[in-house]
Amino acid sequence: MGRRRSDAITLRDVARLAGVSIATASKAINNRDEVAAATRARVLRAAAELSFRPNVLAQGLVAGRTRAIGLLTDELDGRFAIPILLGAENALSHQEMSVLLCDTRGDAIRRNHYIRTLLARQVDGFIIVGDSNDVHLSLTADIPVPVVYVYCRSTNPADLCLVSDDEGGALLAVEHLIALRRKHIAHITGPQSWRAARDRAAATCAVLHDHGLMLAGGQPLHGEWSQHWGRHATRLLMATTPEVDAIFCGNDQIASGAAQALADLGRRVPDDVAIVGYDNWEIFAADSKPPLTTVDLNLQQVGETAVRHLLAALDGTPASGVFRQPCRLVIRESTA
Amino acid sequence: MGRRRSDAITLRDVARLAGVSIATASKAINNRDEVAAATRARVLRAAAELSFRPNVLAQGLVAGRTRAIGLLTDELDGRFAIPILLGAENALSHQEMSVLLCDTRGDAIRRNHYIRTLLARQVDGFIIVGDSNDVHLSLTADIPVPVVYVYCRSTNPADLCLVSDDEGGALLAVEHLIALRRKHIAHITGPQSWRAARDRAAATCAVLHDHGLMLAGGQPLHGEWSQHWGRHATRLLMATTPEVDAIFCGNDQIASGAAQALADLGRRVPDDVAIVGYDNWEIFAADSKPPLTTVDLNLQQVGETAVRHLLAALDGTPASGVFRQPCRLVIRESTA
DNA sequence: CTGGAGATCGAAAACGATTTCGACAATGCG
DNA sequence: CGCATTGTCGAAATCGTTTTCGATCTCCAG
Repeated sequence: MGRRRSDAITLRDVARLAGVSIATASKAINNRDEVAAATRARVLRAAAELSFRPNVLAQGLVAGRTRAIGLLTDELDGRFAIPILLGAENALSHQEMSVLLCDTRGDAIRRNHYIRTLLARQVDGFIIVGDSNDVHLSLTADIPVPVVYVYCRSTNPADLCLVSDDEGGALLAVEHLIALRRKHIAHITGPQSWRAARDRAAATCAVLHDHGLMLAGGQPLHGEWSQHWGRHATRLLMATTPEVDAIFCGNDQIASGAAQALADLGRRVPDDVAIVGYDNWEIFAADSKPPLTTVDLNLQQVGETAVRHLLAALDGTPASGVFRQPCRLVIRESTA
Repeated sequence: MGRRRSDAITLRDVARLAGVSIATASKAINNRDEVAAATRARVLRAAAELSFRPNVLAQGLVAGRTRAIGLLTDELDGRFAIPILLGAENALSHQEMSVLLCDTRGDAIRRNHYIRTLLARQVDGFIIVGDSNDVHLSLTADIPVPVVYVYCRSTNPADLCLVSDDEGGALLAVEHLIALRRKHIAHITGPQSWRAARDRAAATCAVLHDHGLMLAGGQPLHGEWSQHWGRHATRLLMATTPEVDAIFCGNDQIASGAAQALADLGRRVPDDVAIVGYDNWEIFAADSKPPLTTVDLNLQQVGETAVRHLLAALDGTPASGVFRQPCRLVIRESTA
């Protein structure tokens, strides 16, 4: 089991083994000058031999050591969290700051556990990544460091939330298809229980209406976020509404499935039917056949923005409210 | 910038604001008994008001607080690291222990930075995830806590490394195909520069040879780890060696591409050509058309094993050497 | 009213570190 | 040789926190 109190190796032990005072040992280990090279070597050797590990102590505050932020994510497969992590790290590359990612599995108990753990380990702020779906109960009151919510809304309007501009993304996709003179645009997307799916579907209908068009098939096709649903829905769609000449899909997996189904049906992409995906999950979208035009969420920028807000809050100028991260259309062969 | 020394809020301030002694404040905040409910509430309110954050101190060692391990990964997209993380967390779910994931981008400087950061934050051990490709320079000497290497070998044979049993995985796949009476088995895989690709290719040839068979096409087809390469290689293969009745692919993306190309060529899967993938990347393999039989790396078990070794080392019984994690064949429709 | 028993709290010691400052020796320089 | 400078080191002060232990208060049975 855990080391008992007596096992803990303290600076005193190191100093004794090296034959120096505690003060000198401290200086040697912390790379301060005022200590001869030979002495330093002796101390370091003793520390290594004893597997000495400093007991943190004031380090965090007194000596202004390396700082860190915690990134808590509900999302299991890392598809969204990882790019956000990369963006956050990029934004911190000039600072001497680290990002620690923890997986909460959408479990409040686990999340609180990690928050305690990370606070005890002196993180200077949190980025909390939701599933873009339901609202997060505000944790800010319980956390003595700045918090930024990403891909979720907080129950407290004074919190800072960064969300994706779903309406804007749908607008980009649909207007792109309209610019290609497509008249019969369908929408296949994820479960209606997802807010993102609902918002994009509503925006899609609204944009079409603004251009005097109707959604092909009459209404959005809600299903799973999977290739399988993409294939299935596309077959249904083409059977009932064969005049469809474009499909806007709720994510790249659905889009990939749609492309496969169209190939099976002998429809050419993009000549007969154009396809637009969503998320720009590179490994999927760029490697599909044909490569997919898709809406990029700018996740790295989201990570960078979150960090910038966190740093601003640490400097005493916190922001609040809901910020929408604009999306970006990546054009590939599926509409080219 | 960072809070200056004078800004730091100490327990003394909290105690003063709450009108109690430092000792009582400490007890209240640490949920010890010996303190009346009303007093505790007053202290907590004061602490919240001042955004008090304890200065760690002895906490980590003295009071046996929550412990943590660091998981450092080179791998960008989280496909391997995340399941390992989940497995590690599962193994720790009974302990009060946390897993902190950091992204090193295969960069030694960044890795060292994170090691320092995490050591200063009192992690009790490290899991270092490589890219399964080249050897890792041993870090164990510089780290005063146990280290387990996963998916890489260390330069120091005394280190503990957990690697995937690539030969065993290839054996599972090929023998499965042979049991289905396939006689013309081809192998499409990733770049020859990847050790995993080379090892599996060699094992594939060896197993075929043991059964008196030859690799269809004469030699393994090395290319990228992409659907695109899977499609391209399959077209080449079927053009030059039309008698192929099974393809063992180096990962699920290649396998998915192969399935697409076979569909385009009018070959039925699995009736005409069976396909086996590798990695069991669920979102890809299970959602492909048809769903892919594939080799599962048991990544969660790897994570659990790594944690168990770490806990054993913390208890004073470290292991060393190279352990091979056996793989598992997941049978789906592409060979059913 | 008396005398415990138990709850509550604070003074002071302990703890594991860092930092200040004075002691001391070696060195340089005239 | 005398004297100042410089480099090294340790005793002691300091820091923020936890823990021990004795003092005080409340409550209630006798």
